[in-house]
Amino acid sequence: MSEVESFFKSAFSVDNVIFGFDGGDLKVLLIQRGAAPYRGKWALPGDLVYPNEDLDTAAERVLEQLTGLRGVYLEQVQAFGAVDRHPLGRVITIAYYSLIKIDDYTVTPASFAQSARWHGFAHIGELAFDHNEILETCLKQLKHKVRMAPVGFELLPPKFTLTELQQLYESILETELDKRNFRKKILSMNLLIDLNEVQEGVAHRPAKLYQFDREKYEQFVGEGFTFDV
Amino acid sequence: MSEVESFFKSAFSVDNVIFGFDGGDLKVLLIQRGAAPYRGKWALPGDLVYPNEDLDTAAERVLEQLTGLRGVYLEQVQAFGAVDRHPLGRVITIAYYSLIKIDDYTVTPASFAQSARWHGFAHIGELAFDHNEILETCLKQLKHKVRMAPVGFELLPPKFTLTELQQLYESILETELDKRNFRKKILSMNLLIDLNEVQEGVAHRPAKLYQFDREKYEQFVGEGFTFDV
DNA sequence: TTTAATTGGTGTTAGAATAACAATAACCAT
DNA sequence: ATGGTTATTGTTATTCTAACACCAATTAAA
Repeated sequence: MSEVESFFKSAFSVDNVIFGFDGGDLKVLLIQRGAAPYRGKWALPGDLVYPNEDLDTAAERVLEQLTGLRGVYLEQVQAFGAVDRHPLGRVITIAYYSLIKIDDYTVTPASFAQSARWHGFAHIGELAFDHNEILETCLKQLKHKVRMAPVGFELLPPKFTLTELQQLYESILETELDKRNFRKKILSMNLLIDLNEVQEGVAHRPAKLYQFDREKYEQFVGEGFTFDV
Repeated sequence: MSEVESFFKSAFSVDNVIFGFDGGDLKVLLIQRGAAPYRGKWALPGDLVYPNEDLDTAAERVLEQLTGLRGVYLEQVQAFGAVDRHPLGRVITIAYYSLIKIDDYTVTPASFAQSARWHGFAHIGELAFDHNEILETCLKQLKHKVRMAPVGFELLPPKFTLTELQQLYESILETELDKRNFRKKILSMNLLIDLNEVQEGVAHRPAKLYQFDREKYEQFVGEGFTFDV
């Protein structure tokens, strides 16, 4: 084998950390591997990148095959390329994370076959490959990102209450926030549309429903505004 | 060719954005390509990753071959993997940036052969491949990083003045900073060692020299401190 | 040796942002 | 009607930020 050929004895994959929020905790969608290596182990959904496929496209494909969803928030994190990270050869992987509204997730043939399941972060054991490390890195990135840009809304249903929003932030940042200060800060950004609707069917005072105003956010960014929680 | 084989008709490279600071402006070390494709064009230093080489190791190797330097600050940014980014085949690249003390750079055989040169950001034309995009992304990342962690010191000589430090920040962040406020903030962090030395050979009042206290920084981080300019 | 030129070094204050804190309102279930 | 539960709202002390100007130390030139 020539030296040049040896460079081409390698492949690359994408792995996608799919986050969801069930109202209480941040969750990640994992699959149980049906084939070697690491058969039976939980792992991040991922796949080899097709020769004529952009990296981003491959990540979108993995996401869509598993969840049926398109056009959701997706961000590349970084590459993981230790020589021995894949037992069958030299495979580096590009890690992505995506944020989906957990109620939009429906079981697709692919996710059924791979027995996909949402996992809370408290109960994640040893994953296949270097996926624990990848997951950690992506979670760290999400924690960072959620403070710098209004990506948290990607995890909430279109209509949400301020308490739900706060719980989301508390769950991601693993911290407690002061209710009054949180509301003051969020509302002062003028990025929420008050829908003049309230919750129904709750056994207590119903909360007002809000919607994220994406248009206004784009406009504000154009004017130099920076989101900051 | 089987489908599996086609996945292995690809390669990956690293490209390294090497930053330096000459006291006035932020600079980047580029090479002039001696071979096709893009022969004669300026490009980021990079290379294919060896089959038995970690990505980080490859990035360190590229840096060392060009500059002779080891153990300098190096950080992965992200992968670039558009299908058509390399005219000769499917090659994705992992972008890194590194921060070196510009005076430590000496011309190595590799850098001589590739006519490496420092470039200011005002005068960078069209680079080879997608290197303009990579450079932009890395610069953006550096701007972000420099505010969150004391990486700026990696670009300064071991002994520096507060004015030099301020000019570094102004150059990277492309903004002007108030002298008194900047000094107050930096000094209040207690991360600078006052060397009780002053500049020599300057035609004006000589400035005091300081050194970054890395040990104390590590200690503070352990106690929950976060650097923030 | 005086003077000019140049950069280094320092403190105050008004305004803004943050953090800490508790009482009343609205709804359902009993 | 009462109790249980969550929603909603404002004030204040403290901290951080931003704006701003003069004297000091040195070399170069007159």
